[in-house]
Amino acid sequence: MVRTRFAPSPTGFLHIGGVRTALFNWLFARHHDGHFILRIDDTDEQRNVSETLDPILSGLRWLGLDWDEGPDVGGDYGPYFQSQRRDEHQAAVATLLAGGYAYRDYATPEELQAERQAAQAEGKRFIYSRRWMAETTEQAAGFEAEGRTAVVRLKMPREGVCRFRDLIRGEVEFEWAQEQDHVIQRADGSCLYHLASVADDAAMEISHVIRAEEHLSNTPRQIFIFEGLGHEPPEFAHLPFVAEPGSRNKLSKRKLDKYLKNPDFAKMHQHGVAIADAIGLETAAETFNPVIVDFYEKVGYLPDALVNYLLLLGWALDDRTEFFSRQEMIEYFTLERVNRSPASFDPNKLLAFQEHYMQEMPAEERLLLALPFLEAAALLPSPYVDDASRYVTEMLQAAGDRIKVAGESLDYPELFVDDGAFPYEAKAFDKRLRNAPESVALLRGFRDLLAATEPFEAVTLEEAMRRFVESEGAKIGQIIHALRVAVTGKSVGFGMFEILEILGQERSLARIDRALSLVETTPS
RNA sequence: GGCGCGUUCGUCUAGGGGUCUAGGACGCCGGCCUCUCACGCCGGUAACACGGGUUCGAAUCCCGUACGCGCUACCA
Repeated sequence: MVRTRFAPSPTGFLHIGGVRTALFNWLFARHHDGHFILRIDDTDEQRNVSETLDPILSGLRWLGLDWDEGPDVGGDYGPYFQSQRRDEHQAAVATLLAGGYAYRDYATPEELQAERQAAQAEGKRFIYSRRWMAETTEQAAGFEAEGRTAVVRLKMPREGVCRFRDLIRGEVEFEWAQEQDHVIQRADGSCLYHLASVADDAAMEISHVIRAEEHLSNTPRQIFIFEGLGHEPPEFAHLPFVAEPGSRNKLSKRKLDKYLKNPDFAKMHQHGVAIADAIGLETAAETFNPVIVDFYEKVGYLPDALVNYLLLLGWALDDRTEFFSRQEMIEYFTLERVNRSPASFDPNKLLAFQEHYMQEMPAEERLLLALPFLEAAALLPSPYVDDASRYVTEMLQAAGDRIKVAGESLDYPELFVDDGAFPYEAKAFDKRLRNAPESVALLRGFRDLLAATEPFEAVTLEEAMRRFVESEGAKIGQIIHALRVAVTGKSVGFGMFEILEILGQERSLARIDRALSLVETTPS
């Protein structure tokens, strides 16, 4: 049975590169009807684990990457928190020691440092002399009598090569002699990452280790540990990095400042900040950052868009297929088609997927996405609105494809506030009204026509205007822009007649009157 | 420094000796549509890192160079 795992450290956020790794693990497991396991690598005495774990769990859930074993759901191979597996790690160390795959080392840091420097001075690569290695209890007792304490090191082979087949990279070969005698247990008895990770992978019967490329060079020592534990190593697949926008550097959450110099990234961040500000969310780089998954949820991106985008970051089915349902990606995903070179994160392309999935979304679901934003921004309810859902539904319909991210529902506050409360764009007001007497005159005439138009619906309204314009011998452009500014305060927006219908007769007239009187009272 | 991995349009990629005058997508540019803005549609721009081989023939195989990244911790 295929068993894959995603093993994040509880850091308080889910990194976009981590999501891609999780996604590929999830897809591979689902494709093979196997299990996707979530293991929390909370080494050391980490505090507030639940606090730092929560964003990771909720992020994965939001994306729909469900796990078969792990926190909350349990499983037969638990516990799924590394911190609760210390005894197993200790047992693994004992096994390695007993099998001659590891030894106790009594060197002091200073002695080690001296050896290192000596090697360096000679221009040679440092390889520990094993001078303070203790393989028998007698030797150990002798060192301890000198007051020394031990760490446990791997007793790595010093000749031959470690060959393995990486499912993505093919045959890979490392000389054993290049490997250090890595420490696997500290002097205080705690275990290090490689030991814990391998011991857990072995105990959990992980069949395929799919992880980022940074671990490729670590694989020989891990294979060595697997062997020492008497466990067949799993298959390995090393994914290329998710790189910074426009570079080959690994994407990191700590470099937001740098990424903000990338115009596309900056635009995406800025856009998110505007939405967050409108609903009073914090926008500190630590928590609000396009490198962290929460960002997308908070701003109103669709999980399907993010997942589809991430799928194609390092994987492709063929030369043209771009959109995949979950079912399709599960069906078609194979490691053989994963790329070997880093893929840089492109905010624009993500947005393109977002647009696509947003367009596909049924109206009822769009409503459900928009409502929380409008509520959070206190745009709902307004005194004029007795049926908020219906009103927002009409608004969304009029918006069409203009709202690409759910948070952009907040871009049209003028439709939600009192008729006297929205501002006029100064430039637009001057151009279309204050300095356009012909337009104002037309608007006056049309206002009275509007007052008499029944029913007050987009189609009828458009007809009315066309007739009006014709009878006046004018062109539609001479009045419609003035009308838009008068009614919304803006020079751009939805179709004019849809806006009028949404607002209704009374409010439309009130707004026109407000604009007209403003022209009169404050002439240019 | 040593070892490993990588290098096709600005970006994501297709390509696994001839069908490649290198295909698709995003972006960008131009046009159409149009009450504005979006959407949509049409068209255009743009790449095999470099140098040697192998071969009748190389983006595809081999070697070297350059560049990038990773590992080389009592970090993960």
